[in-house]
Amino acid sequence: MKLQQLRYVWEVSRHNLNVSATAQSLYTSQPGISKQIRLLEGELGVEIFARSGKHLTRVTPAGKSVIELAGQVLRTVENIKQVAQEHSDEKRGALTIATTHTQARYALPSVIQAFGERYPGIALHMHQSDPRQIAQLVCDGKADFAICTEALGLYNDLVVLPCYRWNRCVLVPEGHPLAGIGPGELTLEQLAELPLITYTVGFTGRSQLDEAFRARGLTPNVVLTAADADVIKTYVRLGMGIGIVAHMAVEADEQGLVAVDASHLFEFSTTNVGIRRGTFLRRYMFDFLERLAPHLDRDRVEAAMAAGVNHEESVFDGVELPIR
Amino acid sequence: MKLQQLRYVWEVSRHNLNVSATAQSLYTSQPGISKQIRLLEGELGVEIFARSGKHLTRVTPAGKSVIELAGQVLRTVENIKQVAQEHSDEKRGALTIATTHTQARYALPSVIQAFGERYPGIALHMHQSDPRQIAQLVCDGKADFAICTEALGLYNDLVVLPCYRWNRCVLVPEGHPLAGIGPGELTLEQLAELPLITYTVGFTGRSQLDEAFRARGLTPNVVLTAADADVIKTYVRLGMGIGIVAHMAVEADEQGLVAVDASHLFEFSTTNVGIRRGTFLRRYMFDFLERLAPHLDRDRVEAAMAAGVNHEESVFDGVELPIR
DNA sequence: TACCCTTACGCATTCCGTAATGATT
DNA sequence: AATCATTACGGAATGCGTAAGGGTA
Repeated sequence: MKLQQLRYVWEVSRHNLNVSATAQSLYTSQPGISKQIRLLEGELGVEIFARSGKHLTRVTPAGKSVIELAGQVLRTVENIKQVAQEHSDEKRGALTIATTHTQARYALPSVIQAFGERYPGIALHMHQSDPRQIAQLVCDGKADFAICTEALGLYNDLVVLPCYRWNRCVLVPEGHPLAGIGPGELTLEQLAELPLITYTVGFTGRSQLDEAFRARGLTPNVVLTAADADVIKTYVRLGMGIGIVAHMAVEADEQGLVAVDASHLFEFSTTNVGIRRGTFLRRYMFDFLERLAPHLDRDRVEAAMAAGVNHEESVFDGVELPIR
Repeated sequence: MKLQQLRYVWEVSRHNLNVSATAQSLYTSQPGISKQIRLLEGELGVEIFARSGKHLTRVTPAGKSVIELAGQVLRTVENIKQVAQEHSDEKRGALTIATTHTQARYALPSVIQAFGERYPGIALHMHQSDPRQIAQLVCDGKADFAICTEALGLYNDLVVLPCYRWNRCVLVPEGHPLAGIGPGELTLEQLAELPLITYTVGFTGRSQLDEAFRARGLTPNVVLTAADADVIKTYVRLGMGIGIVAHMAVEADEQGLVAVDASHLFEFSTTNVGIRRGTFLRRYMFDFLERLAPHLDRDRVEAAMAAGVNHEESVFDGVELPIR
């Protein structure tokens, strides 16, 4: 048994059993993969993939277990490399963050800037996508941290750590009747009367927003949705409706817009960071997390990583999350 | 990185950093191991072993982590082989049991006989040793099950499942004053007056035996200890003292000996089976466990294996253990 | 001196890529 | 007809064993 054979089996299963595509993605030849897989099957005495003629059609029951364990091996091998680099080259390394527009644009810049100054030798990569793909990237080991508000809890392979809580602002054009409303006077009923522009379903706490209206028996009139606040602001400026965006998405000087706090109308949302279970974290990764949210110190993160599935909440019992 | 390199590193660390001895035990050449380890160190960019001149002196901090993860990889690879064999060759396989004399001689024969008839293609191996070595054999993957009464709880790598409870008999020569004593009339005070022959410290519930005397402020007069009941019986027959042995060690016709129940004098002891965490169990292994103790059915065993360290007790909460 | 790890070197094996073949949709 | 996996084959690289070298206890 060779590590490569396990890698091939794992990758083929992740490429819909298409050996050719797998070969391309690994920059190697297709016969090479084919042969190694057959050798492994021979050694194990079991077919991992069922074939009809010369096509791989499905994974055998034995194959399912083998592939899963192969994945375990490959992840542990990754950890070995990380551990080694941690001890050899404290200064060098990479940090890959998968996150949504909202976090990347408003929450992370200060963290990342400070991190970059402290760790000039660490290459920073950022993938911007929707919450599900973000989670998948981390599950696949293609990113270290998933930072977003939705969907992370659906992935059992991820340890989910709460970062900070936040709520929403209503954005109206200057001169709009709501522009001068007193703090706390805004109501959901008023909002339900107006054309709304807010986040697309599945993004940035949209579920909590819908829930607030539903709980009051109201149906909001959402005329336009976008995945990010910049787009929302643009259409609010065009007068197409009023915006509901995350507090952190409102900057000091929003030309032509007035922000009205709406924290009293909606439940707070929590932005989380997702980390794949069993991943070895380098020192600078712990440091990044602590810069992201001070309560995510090394001890707490290690405790949460060590705990079993869905036991990490207890680590943060009684912890006051920051509000952004 | 190659699996062999990880194997070499792991094995060398387990042979007190002696490459020559490792090479012998793996039936390969010493330069081969030496070279592969250096290649791995080169690839990882870290020394795994610290050297003084040309001797390996200790494991570096990085090496400690690497070796631990290498062990994880090797164990997972073992599991892959087991899984494959389970699917290819239901009928064939091996079962290695590490246990003490008491279990091997009195508790296991019926189980093993029935198992052997049911699974003629499974090769049965038995290692007989003391509890600590037994546990170590299972930790090292050299045996599948550790079956004994002591010491298993000290090994965090083992899942410990309770099998059955048992207590003790006093063995006296025929004609001895105690031979005709009524049931339940025997006292610890009486025993403390007599020369005793029982198990060696560390074997077969010896700790509970000592504890019973200690709790009553008594000091037993143990004149001879042995690791197994057959030896104890021999010396009781010679008149050197009276024996205290496990109930199950008393057979129907013990020539020249009379057994007196002593269950009311001592706490019950529990015999456990220890299994290395994360090990893939084949179907026949589950079957063996269930034959060993009916409450160890597949569901309970899997639940205990899946649970974290020291959480397996809860699986057996409320389960009535058999008494032997 | 005895033991032990490392380097050097030659041989056998393995691995991989190209080209050709055969099957499936 | 296009896509896809397998077989065949030659060259490069790797791994292993023997022999020699040098350091440590």
